[in-house]
Amino acid sequence: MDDRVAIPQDEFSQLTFDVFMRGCVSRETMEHITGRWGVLVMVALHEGTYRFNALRRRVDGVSEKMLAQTLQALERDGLVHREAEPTIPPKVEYSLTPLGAQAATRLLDLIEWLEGEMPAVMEARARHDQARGDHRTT
Amino acid sequence: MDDRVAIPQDEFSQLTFDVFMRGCVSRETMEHITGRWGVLVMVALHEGTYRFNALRRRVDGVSEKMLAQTLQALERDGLVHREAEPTIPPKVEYSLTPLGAQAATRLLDLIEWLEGEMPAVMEARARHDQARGDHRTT
DNA sequence: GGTTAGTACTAACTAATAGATAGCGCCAAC
DNA sequence: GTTGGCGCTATCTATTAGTTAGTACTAACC
Repeated sequence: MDDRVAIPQDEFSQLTFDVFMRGCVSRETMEHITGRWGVLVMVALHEGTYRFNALRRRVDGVSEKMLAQTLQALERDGLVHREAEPTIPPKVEYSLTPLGAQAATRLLDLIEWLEGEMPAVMEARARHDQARGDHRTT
Repeated sequence: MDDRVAIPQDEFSQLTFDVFMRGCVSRETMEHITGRWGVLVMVALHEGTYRFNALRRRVDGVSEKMLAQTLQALERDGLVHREAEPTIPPKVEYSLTPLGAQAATRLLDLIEWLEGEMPAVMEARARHDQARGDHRTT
């Protein structure tokens, strides 16, 4: 068990990252965690460990392809841990890494706030649609 | 000036919202604020008021179409306020509503955390790509 | 013992969506 | 008078998401 190519702790630590810059890797990672399925996967895994198909049932509407793709991206970014038992049939468990857990708490905070404020959003929508509809008096 | 169809304060307040349910409106709104451009627009507007093209320059890489579309969705959801002066040339200013500001602080928290942790993400990626690359020894 | 269902995926194809480009009517600056 | 800026929208194409079928095997049911 060698420790392969040593990655010095500070190889990337000098760099500055800015999500507002097109092409910055931080924007890429942001899209992984704030993407349509990224948020839901992260928040689901915050509840605990899930197997692939259980996660698919939890995240209603996700296709197998997109779930696999999302998990692979999150795993590469070090946010999700994949534990595979090479049995037959295969058993693969997904969980959050410590880093992923930090992201997940922030996402959870956001979506819990959102769910609580949805009545306000619905009212805003109703007002908006009303106004739009009105000045088009037949 | 009648006050149109009164929208009772509690018309939507009994309903429960769950982003994990396919087809729930809360998921729709979530996608508006966590979408690729939604996050960046919200965080930019947290810095202050922007005009359309100034915002377009701030959010590097966004197309006119997507910026317009994103702003319209956020406005309808009551997160962004649009103030248009009907002068020539037109002057349109975008800002956050109080509701939008609440969402924006949470998004800001997330992206600031992310930018700070990007070195960890980069290291995770390097480790991951290494491992993948390795067991394909030419 | 043969059918059905489940496991974790990938490959191939199609539907939806994002992005690029051009145009609008008008004005200010060079 | 030509160029560029304002805030968009319409049209067309490139990218991406979603759907379906298949893999190799087991466990449960009739």
